[in-house]
Amino acid sequence: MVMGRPRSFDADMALDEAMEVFWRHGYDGASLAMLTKAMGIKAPSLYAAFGSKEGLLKAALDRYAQRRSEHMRYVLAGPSARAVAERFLSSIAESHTDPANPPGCLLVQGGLACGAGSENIPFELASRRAQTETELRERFIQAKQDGDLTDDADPAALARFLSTVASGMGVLASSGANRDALREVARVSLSAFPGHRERGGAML
Amino acid sequence: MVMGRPRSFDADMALDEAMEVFWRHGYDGASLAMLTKAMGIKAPSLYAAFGSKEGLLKAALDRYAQRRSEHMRYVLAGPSARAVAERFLSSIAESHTDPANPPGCLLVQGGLACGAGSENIPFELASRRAQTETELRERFIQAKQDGDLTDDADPAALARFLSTVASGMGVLASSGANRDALREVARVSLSAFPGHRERGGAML
DNA sequence: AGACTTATCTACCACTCGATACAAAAGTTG
DNA sequence: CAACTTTTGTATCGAGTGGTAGATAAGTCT
Repeated sequence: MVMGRPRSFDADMALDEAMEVFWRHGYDGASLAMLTKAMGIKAPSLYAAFGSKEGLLKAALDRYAQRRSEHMRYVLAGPSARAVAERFLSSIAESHTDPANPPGCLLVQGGLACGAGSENIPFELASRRAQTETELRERFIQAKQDGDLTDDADPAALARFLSTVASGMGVLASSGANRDALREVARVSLSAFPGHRERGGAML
Repeated sequence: MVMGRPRSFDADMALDEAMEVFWRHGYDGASLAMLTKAMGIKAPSLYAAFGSKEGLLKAALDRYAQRRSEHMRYVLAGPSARAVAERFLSSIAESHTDPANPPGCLLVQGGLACGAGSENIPFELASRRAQTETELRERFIQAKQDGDLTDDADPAALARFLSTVASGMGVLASSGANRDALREVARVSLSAFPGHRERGGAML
């Protein structure tokens, strides 16, 4: 079998550049001109490798998920439900303000609402966000079986709460909020989580 | 002084239609064709009335803020800081899943990231989101002076937390989450707020 | 009525969008 | 080297983008 002309660019490196463009400008806001320039390739190479603009986004999302999976493994390996929540929000505060990336979260910045012809992009992103929530929920269900969470705790509600706060932190970070602001949100959020030490003082 | 031909459309009604388009498709995703069709006017009328696509968005945002201001007045009139927080998150859960509007929040859906030529849109939206946070913060500062919040409470942190949860709920709603899901997030979030009745059971 | 002012409509502008046809180039294999 | 396969660059496609020029219509004021 003959091999043909070899690809002259590294697909993963190109995906990293594409990811950044989608992250910073959203799906609709990321033009082919921006993408090809950032990736250092011409349009036909892009289409040969990824099929379409949407295919490129999906490939970038896969790579994004892959990058995050190790962090998420660490998060879920926390010794208790509360530790998992702490690790989760803390890692979100760091990653969403990592100067190596655009601020916020690709799964939020990428496009909550899109124009004609891109209607399925928001679904794609939502489904990937839901995956994190599912991982947290299953971890909390496990925690409940382990007796680590009380019987009246609601794993699904807690997971959804954390996932929602994470999305909110993405919005906050994209507005230019600094790392300390996100850490503070994480701290306050954690006091909604079972197992925290109640702060002193009578209130209300 | 002569008056000239009167406008044949109601600017506020047209703005409501434009608002919905921006809400559902975002700034970049909302094309002039969509907007003029929804508003029932032709492009020159739109430009005569609002100056540009960006001017139209700003007018729609003004109207959005105006609509919300009455709700916000009710929220801020809560008898205690905690009541304010309850009213705030509760009203967010309802409004973000109001079937009369697109799901989520215009200030989030409108565009966290935009393409070339729309770079200031995200700033515009962020500044309007920040306004709500400021209103909450000032209300909580007042609550602290009234002795309604303890000395160790941090009004800025609480306001930012609530604002962040609200943004997260916007993302959640835009993913298709129903009203009960948002109410649940509101309920969990409130347990992070000073003055709640701690749930029973030892944890961790 | 007639002058004046403003809005509306049709048609169109230059430009960008995502995507592709085609030929030249760069490899591998026999 | 020659046959073959795939990638690359140039040049371009039709459709859609935000925005506008110019003529006409619809009012108000004298």
